[in-house]
Amino acid sequence: MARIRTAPRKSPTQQRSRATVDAIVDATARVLVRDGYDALSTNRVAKEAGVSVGSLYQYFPGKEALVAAVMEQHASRMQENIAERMKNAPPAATPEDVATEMIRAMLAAQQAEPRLHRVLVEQVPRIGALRRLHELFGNYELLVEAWLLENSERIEVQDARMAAFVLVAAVEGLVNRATLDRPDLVASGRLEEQILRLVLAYVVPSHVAQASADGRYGGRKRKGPAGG
Amino acid sequence: MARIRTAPRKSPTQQRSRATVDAIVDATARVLVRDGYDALSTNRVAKEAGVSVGSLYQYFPGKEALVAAVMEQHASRMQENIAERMKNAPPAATPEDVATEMIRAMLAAQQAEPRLHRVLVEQVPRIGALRRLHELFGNYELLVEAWLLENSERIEVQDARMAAFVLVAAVEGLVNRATLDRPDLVASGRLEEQILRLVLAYVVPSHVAQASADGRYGGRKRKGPAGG
Amino acid sequence: MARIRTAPRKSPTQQRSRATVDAIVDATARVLVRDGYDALSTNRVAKEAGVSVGSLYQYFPGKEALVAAVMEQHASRMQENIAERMKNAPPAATPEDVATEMIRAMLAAQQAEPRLHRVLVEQVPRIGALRRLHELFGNYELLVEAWLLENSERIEVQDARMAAFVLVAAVEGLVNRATLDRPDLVASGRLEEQILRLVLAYVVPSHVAQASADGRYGGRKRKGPAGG
Amino acid sequence: MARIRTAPRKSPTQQRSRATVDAIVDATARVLVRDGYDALSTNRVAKEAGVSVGSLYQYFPGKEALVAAVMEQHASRMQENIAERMKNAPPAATPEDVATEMIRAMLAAQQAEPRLHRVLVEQVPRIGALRRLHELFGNYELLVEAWLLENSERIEVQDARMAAFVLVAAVEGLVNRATLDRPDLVASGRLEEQILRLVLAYVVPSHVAQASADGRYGGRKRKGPAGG
DNA sequence: CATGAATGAGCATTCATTCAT
DNA sequence: TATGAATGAATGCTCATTCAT
Repeated sequence: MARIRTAPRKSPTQQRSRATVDAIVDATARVLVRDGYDALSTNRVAKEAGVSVGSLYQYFPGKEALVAAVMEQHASRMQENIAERMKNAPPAATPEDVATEMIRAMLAAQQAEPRLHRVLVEQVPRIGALRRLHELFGNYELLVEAWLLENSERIEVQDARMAAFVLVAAVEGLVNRATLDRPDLVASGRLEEQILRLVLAYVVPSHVAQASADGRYGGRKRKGPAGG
Repeated sequence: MARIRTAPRKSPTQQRSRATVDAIVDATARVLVRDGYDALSTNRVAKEAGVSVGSLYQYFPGKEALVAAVMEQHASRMQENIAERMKNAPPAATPEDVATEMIRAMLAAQQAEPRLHRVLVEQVPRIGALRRLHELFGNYELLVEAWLLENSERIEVQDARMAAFVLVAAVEGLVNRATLDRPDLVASGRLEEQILRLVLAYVVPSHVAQASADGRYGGRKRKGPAGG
Repeated sequence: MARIRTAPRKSPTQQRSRATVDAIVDATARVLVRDGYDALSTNRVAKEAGVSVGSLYQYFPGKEALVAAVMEQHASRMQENIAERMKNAPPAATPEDVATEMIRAMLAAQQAEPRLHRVLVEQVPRIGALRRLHELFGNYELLVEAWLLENSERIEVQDARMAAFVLVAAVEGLVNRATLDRPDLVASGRLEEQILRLVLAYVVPSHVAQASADGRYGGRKRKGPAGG
Repeated sequence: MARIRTAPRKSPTQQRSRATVDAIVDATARVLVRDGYDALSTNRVAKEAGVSVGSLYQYFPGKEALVAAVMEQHASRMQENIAERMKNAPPAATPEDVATEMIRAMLAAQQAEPRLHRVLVEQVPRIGALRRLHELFGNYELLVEAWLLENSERIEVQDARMAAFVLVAAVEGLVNRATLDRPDLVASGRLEEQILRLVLAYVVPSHVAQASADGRYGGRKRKGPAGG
């Protein structure tokens, strides 16, 4: 597993070059979705982009770099989506509201370009390109940690940093698996519900205990009061 | 992305060929760990195994079949480990004990050959080869579902099947991420602790609410009752 | 085009060996018809014959030898057919009858195993194996020459040997082409008619002139005598 | 025996690539003559042409396509030769003259590159590649048919189309055999004489009857009229 | 800067052939 | 003799990459 260059060769300064690079990245995404990672080749991408191979190599050192660029673009857009969403969200009264909003944003971001997202998650881990996505989730960890600290009075965890890691990792895995194997759960909104339960139960079990007893989060209705 | 044959070509009957096949599978695992999935080629594996390409093709129709065989072996060993472990475990008094044991088994299984496991999970494209691993996780889901149903009195979930999916997926993701990025958590046992909290909080929030108040599962010690 | 060994390695003396060899030759013919010359391989023939490759190599040095053996067998059978036919034929009164009988025998021989014959003629010329078939036609030349000499009084050719060559070569080419491209002509019997015309016109044009005028051999009926 | 692509991949536009393609086709012909069809491989041709395999594959999808290109070139040249010859021929007074000219053209065309011609006819399997040659002979059949119809008054055949097939097939076989086994006949001109006799006797037996009696076409001189 | 022809290392795969059992 | 596992040279073919135009 030799280290692979994924950085672009040079940044296009002129406008024409910018257009070329965009065409190449878009073409890469298209080929990725249509033919998969294995069938992707520099020549094919060049043809798809309507550009000569030589031009492609002027900006990208190889196949990996192409995919990395797509990944970068995709991650950026997801990030933008999320930021946008959280900015526009109504002021959250409770921690539960905040969590809900974050989870929704995360799911929505993945649904934006689902086919591309799926290919990237499924086929691209082989090269280091997922790092970018992990960074994104790293950002998440910071957000979550902040959220935990802000609500520290009600939160029943000791190590906020670790808790953030646990939550983000678990949710990331869950979302990816669901995207691949249980799209029905995603579509129906039940996944969102369950993630919320998972997260809140982890950070404020007593709250969920109550809520679950009330029938929220898909918990069973019970007679007596929970806990004890 | 055409369908790919992953089934072995013929089963070796003689002793000599049995050895050949073993050598090939072992070499495949080695190459996979050392060079990664993309760099794996039939010729390279044959050379690594000290066997001619022809012999390799006598038993495996191609690269995918090689990886599938490794996957099969790895999954079988994991399964054996888990079965062994659960057989030898002391009789579990509480559901908590059962969960603890299952999580420990899962972690232990993944730690057995962590580098190979990582490659298999990270790099093997979602072809038929991964099916075996999915089966394994599918088995897990069934185990978990059974556990949930057995303890249905104390369990506060409605849809056991979905809950099992959620739990296995979340834990899988968490374990994988931790294996890669936070081996310290794995080694220190804190990961196990947190997984337990995550799982139990999800299925019996009321219990965790209490336990967390008591300082177990890394929850903060508090005076009064939680929630509000 | 290196010289290729086509001779069998050793003659089977024992009965068991004889059976093995037969099985191999028959399997070769079958594979030849079913899969064609290019797809024929020693391993495949061995499997088809229910014999191990090793055994095959005990009797045949390679692919070419297999095909040569099939060719030999096929040619022998054709020869036998022809001999049989001519022996049983009613005593021929006229040269025309003899020619007719020879041509019929030749055509009949080719129709015996048409699919094998076709493969041999179409695909096998590449190796020297057609030599055997040419020998067969060489025999024909001798037969034809003899026939010409026997009927020298009525025959209007000077060089019987050359005439025999011309006739056999022309008829061979015609029959082969017709077998491949115009099987309808073969089936309808018109080919036979035309070959007869071609042959007789060449050797006794005056006879055919008359016959043609009478409407035989597919000639046009005319009033007055032809030519001038 | 699956369908095989024999069409070239792309037409070279630049001058450089035109040269490459030419080099490849010429090398193919050379290898064909030197080593035979079975020993011809893309790599060998590339080496012979002093070109990389990659370049070869840029223009030809495989072995068959290479041979098809050679075949095409050869057939074209033959056709040109024939056309040229017939254009320059003195106006033919009699059908006999026309036939003579056609046979001479055919013989001459085959003698142009006899070794290549032999390989093509003998060894190239009856794939699409031979189609081109069939076309050529098909053209011949049309020419002959036209000739027969033009001279229908003197011609003693009913079905001109079938007669054309018979003649071309017979003459083709005869010429091929003679080229291989009796070059002396070709060189001395006796073959031409005999083909003429064969053809004319078939189509106008009465004429040949007379001519043969006069000693033309290698017929024996006789006193009285032949036949009876 | 753009082009695309040319390169050739490298991979998948087959198959004639040998030889220990 | 028979077996069939093992061999490895040879083939078809792709594709990342370069470079003259």
